[in-house]
Amino acid sequence: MDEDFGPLIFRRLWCGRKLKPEDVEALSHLHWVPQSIAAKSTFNPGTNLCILASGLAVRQRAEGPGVRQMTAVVLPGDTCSYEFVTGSAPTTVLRALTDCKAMQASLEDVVSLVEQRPAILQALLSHLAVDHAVTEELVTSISTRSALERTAHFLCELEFRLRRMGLANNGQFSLSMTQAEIGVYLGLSAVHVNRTLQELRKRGALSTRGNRLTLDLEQMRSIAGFVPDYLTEATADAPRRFDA
Amino acid sequence: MDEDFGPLIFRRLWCGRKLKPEDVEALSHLHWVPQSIAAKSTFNPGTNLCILASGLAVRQRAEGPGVRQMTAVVLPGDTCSYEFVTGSAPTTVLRALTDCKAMQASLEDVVSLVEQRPAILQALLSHLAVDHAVTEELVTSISTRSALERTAHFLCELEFRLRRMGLANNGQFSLSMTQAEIGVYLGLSAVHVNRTLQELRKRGALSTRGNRLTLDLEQMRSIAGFVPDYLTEATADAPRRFDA
DNA sequence: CGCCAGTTTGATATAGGTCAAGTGACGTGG
DNA sequence: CCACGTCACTTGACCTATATCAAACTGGCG
Repeated sequence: MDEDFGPLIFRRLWCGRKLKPEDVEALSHLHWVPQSIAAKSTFNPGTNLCILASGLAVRQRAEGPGVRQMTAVVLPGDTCSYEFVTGSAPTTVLRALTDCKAMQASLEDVVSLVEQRPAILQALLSHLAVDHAVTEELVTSISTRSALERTAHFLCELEFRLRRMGLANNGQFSLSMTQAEIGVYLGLSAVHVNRTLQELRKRGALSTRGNRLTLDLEQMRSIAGFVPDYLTEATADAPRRFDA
Repeated sequence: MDEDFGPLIFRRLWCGRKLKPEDVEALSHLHWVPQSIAAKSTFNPGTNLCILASGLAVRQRAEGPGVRQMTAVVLPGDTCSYEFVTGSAPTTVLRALTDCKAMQASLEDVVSLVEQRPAILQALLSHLAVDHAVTEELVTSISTRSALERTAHFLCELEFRLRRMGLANNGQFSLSMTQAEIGVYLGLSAVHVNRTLQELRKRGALSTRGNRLTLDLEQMRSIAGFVPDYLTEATADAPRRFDA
């Protein structure tokens, strides 16, 4: 499995259509340092480029203990932090929800690679834009959608992002978040998340077995009003694809 | 006033402490194209670097008409869009709430300037990080704070950002947003914004005369639980300042 | 076996939404 | 200069989505 990390973690970068095979090849020759992160622990890649290889992590406020707001869910293939771009110390911290693996490359290595292959920088930067768009979508979700819509939207987004990484099929994927954690992310109480999920099940949009979720994509998307534009990397020359 | 634009609009970049006087000097010699934007109209700087010089704008979802969610308030000195960094077509659009002036510089000009003066790029990128942090703060505000706290927090943030630009003094500044617009931004109904502002006035944390607001900063911050860390550009070598 | 974390259920409370009507300021055209 | 329309703000009455509290249930694990 370890040798698969190379190709796998670049899939997210790759699927933006900005990279040529040679770019991916070059990326995979970087000096990547694997890192294991224990469930529930926090980590901070600093100015390294850090890509999540497996597991599930969230970004949350750095403040003291207690229930903190989560501002993003980090999935395999996602860039954990953009401090390597912005140089600013983040006000948020990463927390692994499950045991995670991440791959890190030092800022210097990335810089020299990027100087040779600017497409890689472009791909990373457009990830940054997508990540920002996801946060903005969360704002609209929390402030305008009902609990049912919000939860459905969350599941649609996860499915979309996981499928892009080959981690979801036919609306099926596994999700290691407790209902309480989902609640923190969506600004709902754990109890209400529970009832909302029940409602989605009752309507046949969702079925669960343990971690394993199956969505009725059609129905779920119509409940959520899900339009995945914001998750894709449109540019002037390569307009957003609406086929997803 | 026009000739002040040069120095003035760079104040935001300048106050991050990343730029030397020569950098600001160099910035001001860029070929800036001024632009006037009529109130209520939308605009899109594309890949130009676009800095708001005066007025008030918001970032909002690009979708059809009707009440759309706002995801950010853009103040003078702020960078309107980071498309020039990310290259991605944004899913959001800028809308002027009042008549605005903005200064634009073309991507090519910026690139060549930045090659000579990397500190400028760093300053721009750390703005990007701050803007993202502001959005994240909005998420936590909407999902965890009460209407009163949220509104107070919003006002504290505005005061902080305006003061940094020399546009607020002693908690006084003017704000050309209707209560309905504030409501859209904060995820509250216009009616509730109204009652919330009344409550703030009743407590003596706020007084208003037309557009002109005066905050009792001490009280307002304590209501809001306002900690401005997220608005400043901390780095490893220049840690966040807590004096604000 | 018993504990613990997670989920489920029921009962109750409340923050904030919605609707409707009224006020006040300001601008425009007659 | 006044009548009118518009837009923002205000107020009151009512309603509902969601929070909160409390307790029971479940399943895995030491």
